[in-house]
Amino acid sequence: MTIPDSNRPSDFIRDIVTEDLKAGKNNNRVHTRFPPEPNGYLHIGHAKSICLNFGIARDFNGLCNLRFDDTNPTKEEVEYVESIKEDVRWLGFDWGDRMYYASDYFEQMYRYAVQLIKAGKAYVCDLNADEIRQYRGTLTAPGKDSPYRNRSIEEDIDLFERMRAGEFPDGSRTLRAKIDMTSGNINMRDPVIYRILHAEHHRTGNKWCIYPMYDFAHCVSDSIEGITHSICTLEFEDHRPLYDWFLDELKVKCHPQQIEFARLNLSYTVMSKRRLLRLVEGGFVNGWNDPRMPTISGLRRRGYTPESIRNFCERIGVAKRDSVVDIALLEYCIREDLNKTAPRVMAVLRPLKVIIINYPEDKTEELDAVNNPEDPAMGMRKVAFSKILYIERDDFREDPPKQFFRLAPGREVRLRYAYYITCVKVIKDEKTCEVVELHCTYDPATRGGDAPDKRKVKATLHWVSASHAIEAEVRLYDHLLLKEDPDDVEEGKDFKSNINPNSLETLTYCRLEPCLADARSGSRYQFERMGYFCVDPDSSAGKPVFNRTVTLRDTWAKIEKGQKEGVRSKE
RNA sequence: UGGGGAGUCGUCCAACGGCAGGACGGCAGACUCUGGAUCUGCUUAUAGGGGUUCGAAUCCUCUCUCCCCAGCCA
Repeated sequence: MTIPDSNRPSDFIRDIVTEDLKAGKNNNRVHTRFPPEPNGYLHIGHAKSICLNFGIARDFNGLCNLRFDDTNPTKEEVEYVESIKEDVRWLGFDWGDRMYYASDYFEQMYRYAVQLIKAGKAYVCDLNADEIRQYRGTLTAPGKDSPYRNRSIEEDIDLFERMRAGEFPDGSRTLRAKIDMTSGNINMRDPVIYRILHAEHHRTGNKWCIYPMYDFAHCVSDSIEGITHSICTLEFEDHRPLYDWFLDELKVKCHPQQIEFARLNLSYTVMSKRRLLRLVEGGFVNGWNDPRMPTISGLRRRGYTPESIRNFCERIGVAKRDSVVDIALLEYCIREDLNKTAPRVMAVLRPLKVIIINYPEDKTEELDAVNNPEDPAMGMRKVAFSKILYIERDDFREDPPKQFFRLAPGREVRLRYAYYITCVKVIKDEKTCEVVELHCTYDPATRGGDAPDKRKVKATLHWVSASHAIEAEVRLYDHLLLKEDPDDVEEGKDFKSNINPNSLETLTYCRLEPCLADARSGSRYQFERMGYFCVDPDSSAGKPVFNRTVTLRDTWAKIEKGQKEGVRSKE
């Protein structure tokens, strides 16, 4: 047995596991499982569960299984199985040779069901769905017994066999547990164990036309796999008595302990599969792996690293209280990772032409640039400088507001790794009055970016040489939802009315350092002063496409926002 | 109005009868060839009332608020 290091995360579940180990429970084994239903793509909420289950196994020298909870053939598909496997692996977890399916156990489950019938603990019920609902009672009123509750065991066995044999149509009969129709816990009011579903299953094909319900299948699967701690989310808390009832009545050797924790919620985000599906089907995003989606595949395409997601899951902790984690924490985690690992590069997203009027017409210089100031081992590169450059449109203001340190008429700034330049003339479009070009002078003595006379400039700008730069498309993403709480809507509306119409902005004529020409799909960079970006699979030869993963922390943007709000409040 | 849970800084998580702490955010400053990074400081919390105790976020009690459950979904 291994007790986790003090620097490992601790939480109430790990505390329970530690206590169990101290007490010598489960022969000192720790065995968890991650049990997704293959009916959708994994999202960051699943990542929390994955990190918890695999993390506990790792910390306590135990094992964690991957198990597909595939008991509803009408909703499940192999496509999802594949994506789930890929996502778990990408997150950095390994289930070894322990990939299972609940459907692997259908035969055993059937035998267990027969065992329950023989013990007088289950019966075949002929009530239809509607009638079952009526008999169930309500939250405050008890239910009443099904008229089929007291059939003979022989008749129940016969009927159940015939259910399996396909003699009855969908919905005509169910197998039910015989518990207590007056229980305050509705899950204990003779819950359905098996339903008839003449549907093809993605693994068992047409072998079965009856399928077990979650409550039965899950505890049995856990028990068969020798799970010690069955970790699930809060909404299953009142299923626990049923989980225990089945395993007690079945008298199985392995009776795992179900422990519930609060699912992850993120501000400015919806998380349920149902809602994510609506975003996809409603065309609000371009598929499950749209970089705006909180799916693992979306985050991956957005440029998130597995490390950053694991780190996030560790930082948010595990508890039983409903909570909403600030998405700023996720963003902090990816910045923290990429700051240390992403090579720096200069990219001008919204180009403004600059002509260095005192620079020779045909000259090109190769200047030294640092690849990553956080990691000298990443080395240096050369960047080309010449007479015509592009700078960021936002880095120039004809009429600079207070605290704007960047370029303005008559002002001197530094071009990173290059020269100090001073803006001497602003060229505008005659009709639109839009600034189209800047004429600047450079100080040859400042080559490399340092002034021999030690004079300071307040800003350093990124830039590219017009004749050397390559063109690229860059996609800027913002929160998909406008409000921290997507459910904060007017009466009668839903979260879709909070969808941010500007969550994607596509920039087509961005100018990048030429070294980015054949950047590999998925590779990540910091565009200096702009943020972290990663190469999208939509890229093609000569036409790279970048996704903005996250901006850099932007003090100026904050000041500017404050200034604008200040003006607004005075109006 | 049945049953099951949960209430600690703005947010998330700790503190397990003994000084309410960390992280993110926010604010201020230092430094800086990224308004980045880094560093420093500040900010703010035990839902409420009663009780037990030398001592309560923690134990007891009453109240309040929030979440989940009436699928032949998981």
